[in-house]
Amino acid sequence: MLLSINERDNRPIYQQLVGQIKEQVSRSILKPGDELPSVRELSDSLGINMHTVRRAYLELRDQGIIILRLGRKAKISSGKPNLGQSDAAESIRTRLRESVTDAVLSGFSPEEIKKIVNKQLE
Amino acid sequence: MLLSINERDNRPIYQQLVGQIKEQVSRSILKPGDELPSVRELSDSLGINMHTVRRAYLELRDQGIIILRLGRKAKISSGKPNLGQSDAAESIRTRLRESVTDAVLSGFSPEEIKKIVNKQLE
Amino acid sequence: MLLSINERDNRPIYQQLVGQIKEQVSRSILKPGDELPSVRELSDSLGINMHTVRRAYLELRDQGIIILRLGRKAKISSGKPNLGQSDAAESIRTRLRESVTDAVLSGFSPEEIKKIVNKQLE
Amino acid sequence: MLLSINERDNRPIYQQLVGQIKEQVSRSILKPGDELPSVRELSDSLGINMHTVRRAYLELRDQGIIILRLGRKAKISSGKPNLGQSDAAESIRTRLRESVTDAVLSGFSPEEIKKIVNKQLE
DNA sequence: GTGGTCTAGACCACG
DNA sequence: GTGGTCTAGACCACG
Repeated sequence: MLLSINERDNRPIYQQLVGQIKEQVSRSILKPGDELPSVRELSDSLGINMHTVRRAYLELRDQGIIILRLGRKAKISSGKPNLGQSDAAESIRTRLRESVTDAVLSGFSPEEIKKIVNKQLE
Repeated sequence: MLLSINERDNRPIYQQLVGQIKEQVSRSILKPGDELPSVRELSDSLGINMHTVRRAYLELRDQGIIILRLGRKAKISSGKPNLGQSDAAESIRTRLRESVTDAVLSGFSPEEIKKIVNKQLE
Repeated sequence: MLLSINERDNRPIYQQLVGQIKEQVSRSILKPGDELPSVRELSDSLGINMHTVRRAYLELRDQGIIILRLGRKAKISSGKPNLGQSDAAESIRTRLRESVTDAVLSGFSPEEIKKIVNKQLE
Repeated sequence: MLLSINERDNRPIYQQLVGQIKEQVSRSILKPGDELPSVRELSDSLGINMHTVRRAYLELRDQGIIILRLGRKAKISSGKPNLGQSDAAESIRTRLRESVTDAVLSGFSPEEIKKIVNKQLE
């Protein structure tokens, strides 16, 4: 279970954790049924507050990525994640388009961008 | 000049504006030298706070997308955008990777994702 | 905006708030676009902590009942609520069935139960 | 004796067991005098902690649904259930109302809801 | 003014 | 042991 906090990343800590865990699920590094570290274990090892980890876990639960149950460790859900709001698909398209735009405007070549995307899709 | 606010998008309003304007620049709908609406015009037409539009314009200026000069309308810069912080390239990679991950976890097929990306790169 | 905390209710405070607000939305006492009290206003008036109110609001946001946006008051969403997890419909049926069962086992007559349900459906 | 645990149901496991057993009693699938599986049998077959089953049985005993005697299997009580706390009737009304509200907000039609309720009352 | 994040710490409930 | 709830208080970000 490799998780870390990037001080330079502008995003809140809990969102970084959410992003990293989702990525590991997406890459099948984490599989359905796998347990996540306990809230206290993870907060201790990352040097952050328990509640910050919990916030990330709650977010993942709401997105249908993990199952939280009192007294048990969090584990990866076997079902499909929630699409959330009815127009979530549109939000995801927008975010994808805008992150491509940002890459273009920052000087990434179309080839580099496609390479990053394709590698992520493997 | 087509800008809109999506109530369902969780991002702050100013970020939505930044994203939309960058997209229009990237697609050459807005070209160097083109003028943007005044802060007041835009805030009135969208029914949002003037501060919010101002905030978006400042952000675009910092990214080297537009030129702001006192008493003049904002206009699209002809130079190339700033990469900003030294680690911006890595941030952009991360965002791109995570937006692909989100799409995957939401059930988008690799083909759909590539299609969206390629269309954006045209 | 009539909200209260019932000391005898076993459920956590934030869930009571969620339940009450959902009920008011369902009865159209709260309509799409209506604003909820600010987190601080509500926590002060109920004599509870800010974070407890916030927890309720987050829950309502995740259920698609309200829109939260930084710097603005929470407001009732105009869209349809989230069904959440794919089998949420089954969960809701289960809860409904079990609450009827509880009423039966507690001595409520079928007529009383139907009356409560019908009144709620008006 | 058909009992199961729904991973997606957020409620604690012991509450799910209590709910299912009460439902079977209410539908006369379980009749006064019928024996429940031993704590160990049930915990083994469901793959859960013995404490959890024990907890469910204690709850059922407190509600007057089953009789527990040392060294004997739990059996369904022939008496009528306890209302428990003096405000239990109001709690039950609240739960019933709120589960109807949840169904409404999740898009169930009044007809569907009445159908579920009536079927449960048969 | 209002929401968002984070820390710290207490105490409870479930398994 | 582990998650769940609540309080208290600080500081930041958006509008």
